[in-house]
Amino acid sequence: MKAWQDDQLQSLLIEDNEHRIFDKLTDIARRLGFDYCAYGVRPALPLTRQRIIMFNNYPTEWQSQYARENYLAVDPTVLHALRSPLPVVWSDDFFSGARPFWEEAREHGLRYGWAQPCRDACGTLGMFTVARSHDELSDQEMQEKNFRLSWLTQMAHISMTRVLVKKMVPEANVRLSVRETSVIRWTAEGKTTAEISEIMGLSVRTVTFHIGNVVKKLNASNKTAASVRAAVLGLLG
Amino acid sequence: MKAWQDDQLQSLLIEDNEHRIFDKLTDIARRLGFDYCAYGVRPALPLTRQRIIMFNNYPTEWQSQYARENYLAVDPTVLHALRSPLPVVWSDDFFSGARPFWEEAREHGLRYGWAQPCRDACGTLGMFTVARSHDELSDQEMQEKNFRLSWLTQMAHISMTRVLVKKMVPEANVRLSVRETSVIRWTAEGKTTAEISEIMGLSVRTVTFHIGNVVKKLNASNKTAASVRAAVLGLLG
DNA sequence: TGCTGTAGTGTAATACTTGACAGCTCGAGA
DNA sequence: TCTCGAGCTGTCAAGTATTACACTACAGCA
Repeated sequence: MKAWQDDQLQSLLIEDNEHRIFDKLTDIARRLGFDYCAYGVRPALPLTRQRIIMFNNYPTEWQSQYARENYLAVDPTVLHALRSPLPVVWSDDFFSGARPFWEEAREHGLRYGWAQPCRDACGTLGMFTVARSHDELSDQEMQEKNFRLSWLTQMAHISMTRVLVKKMVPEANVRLSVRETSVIRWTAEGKTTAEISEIMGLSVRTVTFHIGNVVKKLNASNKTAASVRAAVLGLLG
Repeated sequence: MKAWQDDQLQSLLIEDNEHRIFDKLTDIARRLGFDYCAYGVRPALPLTRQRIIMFNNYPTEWQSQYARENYLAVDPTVLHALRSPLPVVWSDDFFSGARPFWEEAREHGLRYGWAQPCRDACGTLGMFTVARSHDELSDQEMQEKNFRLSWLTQMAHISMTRVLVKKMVPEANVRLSVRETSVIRWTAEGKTTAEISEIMGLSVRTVTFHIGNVVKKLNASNKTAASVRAAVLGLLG
């Protein structure tokens, strides 16, 4: 385990460029016997028009087709990631709900694969995939490699989000003061400013003042949006 | 891997009582060489006065002391779970910030241990721990068992939350209609009813009608609380 | 056929939020 | 000592939300 914690993976954590992180991931995946690898991430914000950012070294044709057909909405591994934290091994069974998609993926050489989702405290969802064209994934191979792949998934997610979330979700960099945190937590519970002023022993004006500061910091248009952002980013803990 | 997926763990998923699930977990942990095991869970709601529910077979004295001293707020594994998805092996290094806590745990026989957090789509945070009094955890043993433990963590979380969340977070059982979902998603983005009526091509009255229904379903006192609950429970996806 | 759930609409009174104007206290650091 | 930031307070006007009442329509189902 030490070998996996220290040697190859620690260097991911100090890398400051998402593409170089992904290059390292493909390297590690290749050493584990997988020609292809992919990492996708969906930040908690914005809520509407959620973006998914993908990195992969799949055949270019498949990448185009995936984008053209909007397969993000079809891909069973993506749908799985939205619901469950469990890793999955690609199989006919697993893709039974999306036959044509699965057939096309196999035609492009994506035949044997493994994927695992990962969620963090800031509400960001990630998924790491490894795949190859030849040599079926045996139970024994999975038994041997599953932990390394799980660990790799988590390290990939931590390193990638460290770099990407900073760029893509400015609200995630916000730090709330103690006062701001408790005022917005009560607001998120549905208390009015009058009720919060009672609870916290402040004037109504002071409560609205702190709420206003949180609204500004989170770049929200009102306290409802501010509460939701604070909640999904884990700022209420 | 099949052996781990199918034989012992699948039965966790059909169990409907949290204590029997935990009994099975202790069994599996014992077979993996750990006398002690623990599972803790923190639902997404309520936001204020968050409850952590613990199951463990630690020595009774340690359980009392843990509760008496409010060690939940001190325990580095708990603090770790709030921030990171990575598994941890207990070590002097890891507990360096809570020396007295670590000393006392060791005195009660909790000397060698492993823990991993788990987050799901409904915002629930769980942590699974295995531990024992004798025989240090070698790198090699971890290499061998880490994946089974990770898998066990996730299965424990899925089975436990399936049973517990139903009981403890009634809001998690709510299903929103398509209209309700989009109206509350726009509300969570900070749009006013007038703006949403523009966006969706409805009358202002209809928007407030749908928002009102969501507020009722989620047992919220206003639309701010309803938006936050819908967001953390993953109802906006 | 009547029941139920979802979706859509209107009015009016009351409660709550937001934004702009001003100003106080206290502790940390230059 | 002075400045700065965090925290705290007040008022007023305009904008929004909440809740009560009452009403139509359509689709699925017993």
